[in-house]
Formats: sequence, C-alpha cells, structure tokens
Amino acid sequence: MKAASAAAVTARGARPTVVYHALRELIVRGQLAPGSRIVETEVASKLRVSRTPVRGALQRLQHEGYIIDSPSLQQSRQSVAPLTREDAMELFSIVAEIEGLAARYATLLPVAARETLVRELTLLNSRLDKASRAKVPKHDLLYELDERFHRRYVEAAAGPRLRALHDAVKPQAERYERLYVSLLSRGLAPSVQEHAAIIRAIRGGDPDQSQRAVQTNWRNAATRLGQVITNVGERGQW
Amino acid sequence: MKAASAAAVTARGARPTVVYHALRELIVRGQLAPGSRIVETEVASKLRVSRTPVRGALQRLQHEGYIIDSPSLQQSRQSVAPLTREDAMELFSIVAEIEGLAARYATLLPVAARETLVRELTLLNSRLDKASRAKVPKHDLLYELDERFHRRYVEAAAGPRLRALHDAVKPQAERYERLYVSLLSRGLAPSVQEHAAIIRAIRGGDPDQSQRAVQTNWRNAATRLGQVITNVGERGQW
DNA sequence: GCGTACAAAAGTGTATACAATCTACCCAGC
DNA sequence: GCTGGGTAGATTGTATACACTTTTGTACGC
Repeated sequence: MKAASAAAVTARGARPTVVYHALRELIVRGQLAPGSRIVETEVASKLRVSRTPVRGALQRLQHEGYIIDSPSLQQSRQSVAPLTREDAMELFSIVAEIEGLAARYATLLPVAARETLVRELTLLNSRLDKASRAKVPKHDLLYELDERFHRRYVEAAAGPRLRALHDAVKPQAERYERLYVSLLSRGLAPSVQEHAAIIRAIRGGDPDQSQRAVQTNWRNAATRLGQVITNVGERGQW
Repeated sequence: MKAASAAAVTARGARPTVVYHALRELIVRGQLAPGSRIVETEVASKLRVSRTPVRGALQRLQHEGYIIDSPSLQQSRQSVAPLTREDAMELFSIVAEIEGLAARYATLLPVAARETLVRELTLLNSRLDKASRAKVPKHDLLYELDERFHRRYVEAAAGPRLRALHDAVKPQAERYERLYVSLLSRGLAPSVQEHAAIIRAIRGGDPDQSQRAVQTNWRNAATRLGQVITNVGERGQW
C-alpha cells in the first residue's frame, strides 16, 4: 500500500484540513490508540507535508479535545486523549445540552418545515427499530442510523454557532460510541422509544418538552455507556 | 509609548499564548473593530515576533469565533467577527445551556461545598445589588461582579470539558456585554432577582430547577440585550 | 549492582525564505 | 468615459534551517 500523501492532489491551503481529517479518522476509529504519543515530524513525513500544516491540524485536534498536552512532560508533547468513564459522562451530558437546544429550535420551526422533519425522523427511527431487532445486529448500520437521526434535527434547526459547536463536540462522543457499539447494541431498544418521544414532542410544538426528551435520551445513553465501560474497563490509561 | 514586544521576556513556548491574549483583549475591548482585516505580518511586526506564533494565535482566535475567514474573499483573509443581533441571541442561548449544566452539577455537590458556594454567591449578588442601585453606576464594577457570580458556580462544579467549553464561549459573550454594558446597567435590577432564584435553587438541591433558573437568567439577558441592539444598531456590518 | 554525570539523539519553538495567489492600479483601446 | 487586460505589490501557504530543551543511553565511580 502506498503511503498517504496529503500534498499530491490537494489545492493550496487545504493541507491542514486534509491532515486534520486523516488524523481524526485514525483517532476516532481507534487506529491511533488513546494515550499514544504524537510526533509532528513523524506525521509530517508519513503524510508527505512539512511540519507547518501538521501543526495547524494538531492545534485544531487539541482544541477539539482529541489530543492533549501530555501531563508531566514539560516540553509540550502531545498524545491522543484517553477514553475514561468520567470523560464520557461529562461529554455525553454536554451533547445532551447542545442537541437539546437544537431540538428546542426545531420545535419552533414553521409548521411546514417541522412536518417534513418529523416525517424524516420517523422514517429513520423505524429503520433503526427494525435494524435493532435483527438477529445479527449490524453495528455500523445501527451507529449510522442513530447518528443520522440526531444530525437531522440539528442541521434542520441549529444556527451557525450551535452547528459549529456540535461539529466540534459530537465526533468525540463518536469515539466512545464506536468503541463500545458492539456491546451497546442490546441497549438500543430503549433508545428507539426515547427517539419516538422526541418526535412526538417536536410535532406537539412544546419546546421545553422537546429539549427535555433529547436530554433524557442522552442521559440514559450515558448511563448505559457508563455500565459498559465499568464492565470492560477504560482504555488508554496506564 | 514603546511598541509591545511579546518576544522580550517571554519563556520559550509562550509566544502564541501572549499573542493570543493581546489580540483577544484588543477585540473584546473593541479596539480592534468588528470587521477589521487582520494581517499576519502586521501583527507579527507590531508584537516583534515571527509569523509562526502569530498563526497559532490567529487559529485559536478563529476557532473560538473571535475572527472569521472573510467571506467572498478567495484567499483565506481573516477579519474580526462582526457583532450582530442574531449572533448575540444564539451565543447567549448557548451560554445558557453551558452554565445551566454547570448549575446542575453545582446542585449535586456535597452539602459542605454547596453551602460554601451558596454563601459566596449570596455575597456577590448583594454587592451587585448595591452597585446597581448606585446613582452613578460603575459599569466596569457591574460587569465584573456579574461575571464573577457566574464564574463562581462554573468553577466550583464543572468538569474539565465543560470548563474548557465555557472558557471558549463565554469571552465572546463578553464582547457584547462590554459593548452594551453602559446601556444595560438599568436592566440589571431584574438580573439580581434572577440570581437570587439561582441561589435558592442550588441551596434547595433540585438540579432541574437550578438549571432552569440559570437558563431563565440568560434568556432574559438575551432579550434585554436584543432590545438594546435593535435600538442602537449593529456594529461591524457594512 | 546501583546511581550519577555526561554525551548524543530526538523533538519542539521560532524565524525566515520562497512560491503561489490574490488585489489593486494603471494604461490602452473602444 | 468606460472596459479590459496586464503588471506590480501585498499577503498568505508551505518548507526548511537553526536554536534550545528534554530525554535517553552509556560509562564511570562508588
């Protein structure tokens, strides 16, 4: 397999973005293990670019919480952020607020747009329901459907700032979800019910209720994930 | 007056941070007007550093929303983010969620820590009350007391992620607050009442109620600010 | 065998050089 | 007078060189 080259085709100015996505994908999928050290020169040579764009990408990743300045090391040395139970709990409760706010906005949408949204959400949720009942659950499909369900109302209603926040925070929850999705599949049945409650609330037109429904869904997801993490242990901690 | 030099005393590795704070201060205080273009080489020479640390600082500022890539310009040219009514509304509602969540955590603190917190909040709020009744209101003092009130419970209860989010988002609200504080002073009386409600909720131990109380405070603040902006017009829009 | 000191290697921080691209202006032609 | 094209200047993107700091390995002394 040929080594990836970010410099090859890329337009001027796009290198940092390419590096960012490449690294983020590696981290989210777990191929760059939690806790591993990240060396600028190494990344640069692997992706065939200079350290300059790599630095930009790393800074962004750090800002978004994928990598951290290794504690106890004096020179700022960066490493992939570990996955801990406590971090997951906090992260999910933040997502609960962000998406809860988006759901509130969605409930305030004009009727026509809201009806379209409700229809699409209903469709996605019924597909999720069906997929979760399969004898051999397809983890990737389950994850994707759930992700699309939530993204739907965020994109339909959130303003630019909220969207940006969501884009920055959500993929980090994805790290946890992907790691534990195989163990979580069983827990998706209640999630389908909770999604139905979200849809009812948005259709009903009560913003407080919509917001609460989304928050409930995420808080329960956090609880379910917390159980799993406690059972199988944390990753990336020495 | 001598030109500022970030390079002079600074320790190795601190230059980007120094540049970041220098620029952020200029933006928050309005000395770098909304809409103004930012030129890397200019900043670099004014602060006596090379473009490398400036780039780091600019990227961080952009990520946090202080500066934006000028639309309609093809080469990514950065400028200070404009202040608009709509942006303020969205921003405040995000702060409402973040601090609301922090208040929820604060309510779940052990009794001893919570009592200390309640005492400190009460003190700050009574000082704010007194200051807001002054014949000639000191805007800086009012702003500072309000800011400290909110920061108190966030720092007391928020986890690292929520804290980081707060640190990134809150100073942007500060841009609006500082610009319009002189016009808002009158509106602080209801805020004192709302703060009292927050304190009661935290003392009472009901997390939902605490969260709602904070959200109410911020949503009302957004409404008040929206009024002011509508009256005096937006800044930084051509 | 263990610890300490010194040396070498690795890695990051900063500055700077160079290239690509955009902007602005000016002049020619209509 | 207006429009179009071309050229010079300005500004950013990228690479690289160098300095400084930390880490690691090794050899020597105890």
